This record gives sequence, C-alpha cells and structure tokens, in this order.
Amino acid sequence: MSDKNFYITTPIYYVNDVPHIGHAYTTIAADVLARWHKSAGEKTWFLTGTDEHGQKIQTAADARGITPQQLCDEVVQNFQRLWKTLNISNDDFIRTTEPRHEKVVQEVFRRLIEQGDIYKGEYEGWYCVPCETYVPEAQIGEGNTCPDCKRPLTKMTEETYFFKLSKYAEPLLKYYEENPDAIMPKSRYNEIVSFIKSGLRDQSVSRTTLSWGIPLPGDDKHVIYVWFDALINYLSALDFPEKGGKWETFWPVVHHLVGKDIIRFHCVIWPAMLMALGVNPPVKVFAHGWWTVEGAKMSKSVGNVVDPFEMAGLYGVDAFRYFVLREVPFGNDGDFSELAMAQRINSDLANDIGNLLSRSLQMIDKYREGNLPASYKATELDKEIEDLANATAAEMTALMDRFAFDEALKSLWNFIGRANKYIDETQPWKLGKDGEVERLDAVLRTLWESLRLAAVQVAPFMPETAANIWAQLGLAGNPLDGGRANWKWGALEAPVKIAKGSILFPRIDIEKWKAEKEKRDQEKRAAANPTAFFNFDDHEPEIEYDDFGKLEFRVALVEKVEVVPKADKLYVLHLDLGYEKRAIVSSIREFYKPEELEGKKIVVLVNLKPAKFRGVVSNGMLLAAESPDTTKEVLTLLTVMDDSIPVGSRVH
RNA sequence: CGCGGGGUGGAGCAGUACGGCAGCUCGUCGGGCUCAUAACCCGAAGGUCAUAGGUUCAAAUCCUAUCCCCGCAACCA
Repeated sequence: MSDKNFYITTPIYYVNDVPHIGHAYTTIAADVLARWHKSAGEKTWFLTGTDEHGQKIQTAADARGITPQQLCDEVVQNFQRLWKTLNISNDDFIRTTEPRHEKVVQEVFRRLIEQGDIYKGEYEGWYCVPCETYVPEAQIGEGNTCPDCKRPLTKMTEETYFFKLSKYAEPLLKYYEENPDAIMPKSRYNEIVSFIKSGLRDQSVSRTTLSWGIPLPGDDKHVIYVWFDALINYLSALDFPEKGGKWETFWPVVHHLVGKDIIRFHCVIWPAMLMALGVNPPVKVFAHGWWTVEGAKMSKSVGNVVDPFEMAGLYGVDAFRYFVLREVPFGNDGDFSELAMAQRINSDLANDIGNLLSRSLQMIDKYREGNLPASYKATELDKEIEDLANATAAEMTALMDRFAFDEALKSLWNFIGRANKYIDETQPWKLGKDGEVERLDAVLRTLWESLRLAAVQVAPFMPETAANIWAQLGLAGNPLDGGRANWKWGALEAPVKIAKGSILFPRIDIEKWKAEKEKRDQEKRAAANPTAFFNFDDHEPEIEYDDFGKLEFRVALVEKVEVVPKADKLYVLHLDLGYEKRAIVSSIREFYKPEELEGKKIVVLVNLKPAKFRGVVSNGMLLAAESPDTTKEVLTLLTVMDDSIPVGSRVH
C-alpha cells in the first residue's frame, strides 16, 4: 500500500553557504512531516544532505590552498551540527561527493545516453572570459558587453552534452493536468504549467570549464553539470536502481520540499529526467516562501542574517520550531521578527499550553495528592471536550496532508483554549474545597487526558516539550511511541500518578527583553563590522592647489525634479545656475521627495564631463554627505541657506 | 507594457483555487475568577476589505482599469 509510506526530502544545501533561517525552515518543516507520518504508523524516510560540486567550491578551496574535498569535509559540519541542534530526525544525510552518489549519477547518465535522451552537441553563446560565464541573450549589455563587468563578450562554441528536455514538454503537461496537486501551492503550479507551455529547450548537462564535479562516463573532458548531479541525490540516497532497495518502497511516495527559487529544476527538469528513466515523477513538490527579517530582505552585507543556532540558544529549539511553522502559512512569504517570536512564546506557549499544564497538575496535586482513578463518570460537558479532542486530531490530519502547518497548530490551540475555558466552567478548586470527589475526579481526569492528547499532537512540532509534558503527566516512554492508537481519547485506561515538574515556557518580560535585544544588536554590529563601512583609512592622495582650482563648484537652484523612467533610484534635477539651466541625474530618490528638493539651493560640481544614465544626459554632480553605515543609509545634500548668496555663486 | 509578491479594525496577518453572516493573534476598555507562569474566562469598542467601474439574488473573493508598497532585474556622477 503505497499511501501508507512517506518519503520526504529537503533540497541538498550548497555546502559553502552559512546555514541560515531559510535552511532551517525547510528542514524543520520536513522533520515535522516525517515525525507526523512516522507517529501515524507509516513507513517513512526523511532525507537531507549537501550539494558539494561546482565552481564556487573549487574557487573557495583554491583561495584557501586546500582541496575542494577538504573544504567540503570541513563545512559540511556546519549543517550537520545545525540539524543536531534543531533536533532533526533525518534518516540519512547524503553528500554529492560520496561514491554511492557518484556511482548512481554516472549510471543515470549512461542510461540516458544509451537511449538517446542525452546527446553530444555544441553550445554556442556569448561568453565573458573574465567572469567565466555565458551571458543569456536577454541580459547582454549595450554593444555586446557583459552585464556584470561591462567587458566585451566573445562568441564561444563549446562541446557539451544535452538532455532532451524538449521531448518531455507534452508528457509533463499531461502529468500536471492529471495531477493538479503535484505542485503546491496552486500559484506555483500555474507558474510551472505556463512556463512549460512557453516551450522547453534542451538542457546542457555537462561542462568542460571546470573539473570539480562528477566525471562524465566515457568522456573525461567533461564533468556533469551540478544541477543534473544534485537532483539525482533523491534517488541515489535510496540506492537506485538496486533491486529490492529502499527506492522501491519509497520512490512511489516521494515528496520534495523546496524553496520557491528552485521550483523549475524540481518541477520541469527533474520530472523529465525521471520520465526518461521510466520512474514516476515526484508525487508532490511543495514550494515554500521566503523570510524577510524585521521587514527587510535578509542579506549578508546588511548583517541581518538570522542565525538559527543563536535563535535556538536564546529561545529554545522547540519555541523556534513552533514559531517558524505557526507564524506564516507554508507557501507564503513571511517576516521573521524576534519580538513577534517573544510575544508568541508568551501568549501561545507560556499562557496557553504551559499554563494549562501548570494549573491542571497543580490541582491534581493539591486536591488529589497527584492521583487519579482509572475511570470516571463523564457529564455532557466532559463529553464535549472529548469530542473536540477527537475532532481536532482528525482536522489536524487533514491539514497536515495539505502541509498547512499553521492551520494545524491553530486547530490544536483552539482545543487548548477550550480546555482552559473548561476549567473556568467546572471550577475544580471549588469541587476540591467542597469535597465533591467524584465530580472532581472526572474534571481532573478530563484535563489530564486533554493534556495527554495535546502532547501527542504537538510532539512532531516540539518533540522535547511533548516529552516533558508526557513525563509530567506520569507517563513512561515517548508521546510518539504508541502510534495512531495513542491519538484516541482514553487510550490509556489506567490510574494516574502525576510527576509535576518545572514550568514549560517561562514568560518573557518584554521590557527587559527589549533592553537586552538592544544590547545584543549593538554587540553584533560591533563584532560584525567594526569599521568596515567607515573606511577611515580610505584616503585620497595629496593634491596640489592647482588641482583643487580645477574643480568648479557653484550654487544651483533646484527648479524641478522628475523621475527617470525605468530607474527607480534616479531623479533628473533641473537646475538654474543663474547663467544657464541644466539637468543632472542623481540616485537620491530614496532619500528625498521631489517637493523636498524643489526650491533648495544646492552645491554642484559644474565642470564634470557629461554622462548618460538610462538615456538621460547628466551635466555635473551634486555634493552630498553620506553616512557610511549601510544598515541605515543616510544622505544629506549640501545646501546653501543664506539668502544673500545668489544662485550661480562659486564655492571654494 | 521586464518578472514576482502584496494593499483586509490601532499593529501583525488569515480568508481569494470553489462568491454565501469579515475572521485570528496582539493591543485598548469593562467585567468575572483566584487552580495557575500578573496567567485563565466572559463581554465591548474599532473595518465603506487600496480606488473606480462591471458581472451576480449575493463580491474581500470573479472581470476590467487605475493608484500605492515590497522583492528580483536594471540603475546608482
């Protein structure tokens, strides 16, 4: 029964990257799914790993004077350490430099050549020698130049092997038509289908320009293109095509989790390769969204990259896991904010589930010395809680099938909220004081059972927390051990002896947190780039007075400001110099609104050679003071406030 | 007409594939409770769902146009 099995993968991460929240996000999601399906009693396989070939690795290794393999062996540990820290339960970890992988890639290549799906041909294109890269037609700069370095391109012809992607356009369309859920979310599905409809070209799958890759069988001038190499990891890790191997069990149920940036590889090239091999395309590719950080794009130079090690250390692994999956619908872009995380820890984790456990166990201790009988007489109200618990389990299952982590957690928290309300409704403290033991036992046992089920449901998301609840409830083993049977109300018909422990999630004092965060940010900024952007040492050589005299600065009045079409940083400033009018193009749009500039008297270098920007001629240059701190760029134009200085005056 | 994401109570967001009472969390205000981590429970205020037009018995949702914001790309005298 294929649908009783579950194979989940993350992309293999480029080993030279520093692990950040994006890597952590995908892998946590995969882990939760793996644990979820495993606990439902399904045979599951969870794969992650690293992509270790390609030019960048080779360059980085050369720079350090070590072999690419040595570099990989070293940096792969960053990922392996992170998965350990984040409590990731992967069944395997594949590296594309492992012999078991290389063997399969070559085998696949050989097969496809044999059946004519890969053929030798010639690639012709415009090549930038210094950048070592081909430039696609659409991106070629003015006068046949490289868009990156502006140097002229040369026409190059290179021998290469092609994969007959074009042949699979129709089969792919047919597959997606018949399997509309094969790509999620829907918007990505539509994107891919229209991409395929726009036509597919054969894909170059070998390179002669670098050596750090898998040698092409039978033609050792070539190495296999990294994407072709990398995608095959999903198969090679299952010992494809070994008879009776893991792949026969798990390939029919393969699910790929990917970032939205790499769906074309996973939804076009990869399924075509699989079709060529005669195996089924991925059952599902789910493309999740991107994180911004505190509203801004995550970038290394700005220094706002979220370090998952740091987050797990500060807030706890489970809180971090919970937050990233609860905060944003999987598939949407989202914003990562530490304040939002701290607040969610307080409201969801401390107040809701943590406090529910705390107050329930406290009463069991206080009024029943920690003991509860095996059976109790349930009222209508008790039954309502039981029904909701069972309904929640069913609802979560349906939502998890759609990878809707946020909604699944919402559903569970709805139940937790109901349990908190139930305490207010039944007022067990009153029952305890009045000695109504029979009713009290029923209420407390209902609460205990609610907590037991909450622990089971939450366990894939927060394994340690769930285990902690489990132990405090007086249960042995682990909430995930019992499989699906555990999910039923009253599955354990035994007397209860609880073992109340410490608080699950202490509340975070937000005011104190803000002060600490401020301190941390300062330290981080100081550590990351002490004066990197200040460049106080970046001085110009000494010049003669005559050189200075050559620069003609004058006061100009800004008459009118216009935006430059198709350039969102540029303004055209129409200036009055007194003796003439002229226009200057400047990239100050992000700092000033047109009306803030119009009417201002500014200082301009007027005898600079004119230059063209986006088709607009610029005659001179504005003088402005610019902050060196790139995390918050500030710019102020030099202005002349004094009314007695007329427009056109020279500035010395 | 470069590609993509978005505009929904004070804040942050869901809801849009398939039209059907505008929802969640936080915050604010009022009340309850005293088992609990100043937590928990109840109630209230607050939205012409960016704008304009259209389809419809019915539109946040579908269609058309427009405006604005954010990424990518480009540009950055």
